[in-house]
Amino acid sequence: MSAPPTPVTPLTAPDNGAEPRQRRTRRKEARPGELLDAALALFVEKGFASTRVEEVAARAGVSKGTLFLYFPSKEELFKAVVRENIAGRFAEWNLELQGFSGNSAELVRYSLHVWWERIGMTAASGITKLVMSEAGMFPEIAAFYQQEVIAPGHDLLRRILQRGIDRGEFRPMQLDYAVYSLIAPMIFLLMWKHSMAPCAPASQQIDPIGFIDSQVDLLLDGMLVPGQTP
Amino acid sequence: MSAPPTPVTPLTAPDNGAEPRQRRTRRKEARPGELLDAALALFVEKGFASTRVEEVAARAGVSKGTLFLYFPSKEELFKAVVRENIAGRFAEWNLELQGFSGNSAELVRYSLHVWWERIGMTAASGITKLVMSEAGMFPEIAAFYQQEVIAPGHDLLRRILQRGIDRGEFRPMQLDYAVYSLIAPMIFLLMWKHSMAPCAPASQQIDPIGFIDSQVDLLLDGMLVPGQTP
Amino acid sequence: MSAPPTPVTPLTAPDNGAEPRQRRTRRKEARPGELLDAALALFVEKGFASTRVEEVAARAGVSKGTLFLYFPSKEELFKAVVRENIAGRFAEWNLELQGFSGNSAELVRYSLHVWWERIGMTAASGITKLVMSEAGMFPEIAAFYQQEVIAPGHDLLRRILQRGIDRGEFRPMQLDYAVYSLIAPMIFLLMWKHSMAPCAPASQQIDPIGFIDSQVDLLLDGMLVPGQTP
Amino acid sequence: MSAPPTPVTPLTAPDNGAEPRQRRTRRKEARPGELLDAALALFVEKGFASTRVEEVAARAGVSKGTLFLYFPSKEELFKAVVRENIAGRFAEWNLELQGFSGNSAELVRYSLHVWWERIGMTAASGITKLVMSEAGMFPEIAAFYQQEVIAPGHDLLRRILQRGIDRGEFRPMQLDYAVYSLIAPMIFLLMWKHSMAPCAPASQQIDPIGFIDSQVDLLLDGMLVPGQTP
DNA sequence: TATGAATGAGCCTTCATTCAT
DNA sequence: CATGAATGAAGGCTCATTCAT
Repeated sequence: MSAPPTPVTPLTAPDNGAEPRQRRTRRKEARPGELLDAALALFVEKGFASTRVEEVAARAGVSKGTLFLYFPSKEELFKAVVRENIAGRFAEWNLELQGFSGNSAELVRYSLHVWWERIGMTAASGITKLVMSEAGMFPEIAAFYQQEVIAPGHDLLRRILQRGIDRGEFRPMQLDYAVYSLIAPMIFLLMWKHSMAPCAPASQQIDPIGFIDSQVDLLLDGMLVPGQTP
Repeated sequence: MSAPPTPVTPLTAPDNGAEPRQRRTRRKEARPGELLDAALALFVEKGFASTRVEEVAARAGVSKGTLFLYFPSKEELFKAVVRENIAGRFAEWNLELQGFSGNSAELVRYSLHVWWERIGMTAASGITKLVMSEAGMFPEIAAFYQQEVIAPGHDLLRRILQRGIDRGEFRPMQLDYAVYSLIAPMIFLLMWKHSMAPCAPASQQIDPIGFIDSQVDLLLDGMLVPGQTP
Repeated sequence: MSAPPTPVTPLTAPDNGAEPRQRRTRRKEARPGELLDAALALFVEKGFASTRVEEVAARAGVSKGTLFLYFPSKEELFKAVVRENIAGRFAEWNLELQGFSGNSAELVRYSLHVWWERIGMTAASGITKLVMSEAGMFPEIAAFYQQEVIAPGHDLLRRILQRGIDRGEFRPMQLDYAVYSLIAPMIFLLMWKHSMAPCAPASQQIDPIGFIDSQVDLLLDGMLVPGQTP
Repeated sequence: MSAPPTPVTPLTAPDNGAEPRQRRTRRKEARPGELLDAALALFVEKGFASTRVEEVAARAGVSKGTLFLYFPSKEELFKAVVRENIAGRFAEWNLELQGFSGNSAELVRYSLHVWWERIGMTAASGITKLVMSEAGMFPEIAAFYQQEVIAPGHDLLRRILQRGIDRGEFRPMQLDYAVYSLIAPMIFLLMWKHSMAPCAPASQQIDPIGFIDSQVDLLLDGMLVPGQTP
């Protein structure tokens, strides 16, 4: 089960008591990252248009002008946020999952768990919400995301399902649709987390792991009583 | 349940004394609806903040000032758009589905098909995308939507699944999660349609009915080869 | 001597007690002109860059936003100011001067007097100062001005001198240079008026008509004592 | 008369204890001059307001901060540019022209030629264009320039014309106006060079020496056919 | 002395909202 | 009712100026 790697993007800068020495120099290198983190959080929360650059700067602890030292415009800041968060992690995951020795049902479940831990739970999840919400205003960004994130993710899942079929564990199936059946709940969780969850009463909160497991169970075994014909 | 009337509209009795001005009269009554349609389309496409009221007015064929005759502010326009599009259709659907005579597997499939035909493929689908995208800026609206749309929909689906269990067709299951397994692909389709789809290459378009059927098949029957133990 | 035409551009809007009725409508048509006048005055006085659009608007008696109803940007306002003040008056002057019946010496003097009365004395004189001062920032504007104003003026003066030569009144001369000898004092007067004059002590003010006459006298008669050989 | 020293420059005694750092030392002393040159060029080209201090610094090969080591503000830089370029050369020219042994017609021509060579064709010409363009924003500077440059120049020319009258070479004339008749073409040439010339087609360029000679010829000899009465 | 990161006041421009016609 | 001219608060962005290194 490979040691759970540290969350890749420590989006909330730890601010862990590093003595406030050499203010200028030390910060210099951290600035762009801090600004991108702040921007991601605010863009996700309020959308691109209603986020003021001054807010982003304030949250990153700098003045408005400083932001423009690092990003030539609000729009470029947005693009940088997306670019920065496009994890090229699929290659790594590919390897990790290729080395997986369990059966394919376990692999499917594991994959979704891993996704949740490394993306869904973290601030990185916001980027997808952001891109989907703003796709209308930034079509190139959406296309870029589709190409760099969605497509590779799709391929990764497809390979996993194919493995199950090849090993005689899964029935033959329409792979494309089946892949979307795995993607859909993740997208749903993520949109939910960033939109309805904060507004929903406690009774209607969703436990992500519980839902993922339930979803996997259902997809693997089905709902029907065995022997029933649909 | 039924859509609360747009409050601002002074629904004056038809000015039917003046026959030749019928055109104007008819338009007068249609105005709010035309404005709401225009607003929905634009809000979905560009988001609340970056849609200008002037555009909405122009698309509805009236002047900017006229819009404010019907809606006291842009924010109220937004709320009216959401309210107007909150299909109070669940009561009706409840009846329709209660009268369903087929087996529960068919009922599940039928429900999702109906949803797609009446919501997903229509302009109404935009409303959910809109609410999810703007939830950060309009938490009350999101909560309202959650209460008026999501919860009733959830209940409806839950009742359908319960029917299957009651009739011995479905295994016992964690109903809440299972309901979300039905909702998730619909939300996914809808977000996809309004964000990535316009930017994705033809090869990656999703056929909604195909996907829904595939999803239903998988949920009902499972992926595993019968006899396999996960 | 043709009746002295009214100054062509009444740059200081008369504001002559027209009763303040129909504020909106009446002003609507006057607005662009009032804004252009205000802009001309301020641009001349302070330069393009250090004139704030808000000042222009205030001087024209409207709010900042209103200015942008008529001109899409400060730069377009500038261009409009130049365009508006490019009197296509040379054709008219051509006719007027063609009908001139006196001798060519009188014609030269008359021409410069006319120029002073219709351009030099009026706010229109500012436009040349403006264009020359801002030529570095607006090369296209300068080129445009050169083409539409300087060149036609040059031609007009050249024709006047040619007339003198043709009638045996003037010696043959290098026409181009001679024309510039007539243009130079006008440009000088105009730059002086808009730059040094307001700062110079009374003792160093220049009387334009006196200077023009003196200049014409000198150019026509020469400075040398008759019979002297230089 | 002599240029007031740039006040800010801390003209420290040459650091000649450290030979190997001669380079830096030499530059250090050259700094203010380089900055003033850069500033002159840019102010002339783009005007005071739209020249950025960073550009000036960059053109002088130093950082923005360094500029403020030598000049406390952009405005002081501007004043220093003017002060630095106020040729205190009139005393010297006075002597030179006082010793002139030719006739007064030659002296007039020679004076204008000298002015062109030492001012008109050099970068120093820009200063007058600059002062005239920015007079509206810097009236004290304009007054200062008027006092320190224009007036002495005026006096010098007046003395030259007086010499001609005294020696019986020139007719009596209105000296003030006549002086302006000599100044005007120079100002014209200078404004032309810095504004229209870069934008005018080759066919409309002015040859300065040709124009000066022509102007002098015309002024001296007059335009009229001898014997004609205007 | 020199640097360049940081600041924040200031300006152009947009756009929801008002209101006279 | 409808219009569209007018408003002014707000926000993106610039740039002179400061200051720690």
